[in-house]
Amino acid sequence: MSGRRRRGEELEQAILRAAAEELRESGYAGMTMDRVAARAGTNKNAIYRRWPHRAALGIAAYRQLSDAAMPNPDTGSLRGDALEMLRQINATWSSPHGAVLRDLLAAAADEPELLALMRERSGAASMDRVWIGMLERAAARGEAPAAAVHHRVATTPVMVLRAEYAVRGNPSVPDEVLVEIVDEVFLPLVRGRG
Amino acid sequence: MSGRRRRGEELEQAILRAAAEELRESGYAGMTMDRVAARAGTNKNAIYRRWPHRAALGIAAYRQLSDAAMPNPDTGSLRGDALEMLRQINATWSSPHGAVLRDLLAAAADEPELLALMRERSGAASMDRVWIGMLERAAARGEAPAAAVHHRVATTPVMVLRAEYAVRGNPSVPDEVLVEIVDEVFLPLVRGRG
DNA sequence: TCCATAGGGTACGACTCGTACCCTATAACG
DNA sequence: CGTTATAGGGTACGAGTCGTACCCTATGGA
Repeated sequence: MSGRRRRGEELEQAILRAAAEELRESGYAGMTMDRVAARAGTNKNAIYRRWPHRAALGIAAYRQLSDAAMPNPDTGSLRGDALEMLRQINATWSSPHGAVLRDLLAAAADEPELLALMRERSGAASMDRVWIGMLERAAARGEAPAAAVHHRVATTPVMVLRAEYAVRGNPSVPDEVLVEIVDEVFLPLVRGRG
Repeated sequence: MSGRRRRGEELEQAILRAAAEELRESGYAGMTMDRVAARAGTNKNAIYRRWPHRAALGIAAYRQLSDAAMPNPDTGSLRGDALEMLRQINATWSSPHGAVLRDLLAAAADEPELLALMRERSGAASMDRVWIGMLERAAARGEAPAAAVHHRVATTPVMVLRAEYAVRGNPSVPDEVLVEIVDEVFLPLVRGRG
């Protein structure tokens, strides 16, 4: 039985699926090459022929987990949009996925190549576009000055939230903090650019 | 020769010094328990009797490296103070010390106890006070609204800078980015709280 | 039909962490 | 001034991990 021997794409997918399951169940630290190989019903040869390190496999496998579509709230107010956006991000980052994501980021931190991969996989680029879109709509409504449509303004709330994760080891940021980021930082910042 | 056997405080200091040297030379990843023991002229017993994990030792040893006094610029303008502050922080974080610090933060990320230790060791608390002080002086000069003297305003620039490190794996953030953080984020934020 | 290629099985070297054991210098204490 | 509990030192070990090497074989294309 199963005298069949998988090759190429089929085997690659099996490995990625196995790695993703390990990531989900045991996190990145628990994603052992041996365990991935065993789970995929193959051996480490087949893995190392495709990915040079564990980190590369981890990042490639992460794609399987993070298929969630990028949120793009449109509540009618800038405050509502920003808050909803942060809530969605917080939910993602504080979920088990988030722990995996942060571990991977840490693992990729010293390899620019991997870091670029991570940024692509985690949708950092489209995140920016969403925030810019929010700002543009707010500006069109006359709710924000045109000068507030700016890359740094767009990225600041997420950066502050991200740093908040680093400060608390605690993966879940309470909602009050999100509100504070919006009311005490993001909105004043938008206003201040008038 | 050296028939003496060190004990207690003396031995502890020797271990910490050895660990700090390993941190400086090889980073946290290279700080092996065996190497620390060998360098301190002792063995792992003496280490594990004092610190439960490698991470705990690493954090304890980091104190030896980071004796730099917290900067506290007073240039006469809020912009000058903030920029100088970010430059100093950038210099610290992009130095080898910074790499060690970030590795330790990553290692401590899942242990709230260690994270608290890290925060203490890295002077996060006094950092806040310095920024608040800058804002108070600016408010006294009439350069900033009183409402800008606020914890979130004080922490935002450093948080944005910190996140910038995570985004680029690159340890050195160019000066333009620092200027941008001040001019496009910090000062508008201060203004916006009028 | 034949053969280069890619999988599979398996073992291995190298390196870590953290623990266990046994012996001994040291300092406190009777 | 002995005696003894404590802490150091030496050493070895189990367990886990990564990444590599070797050898055999199924597979699909020439």
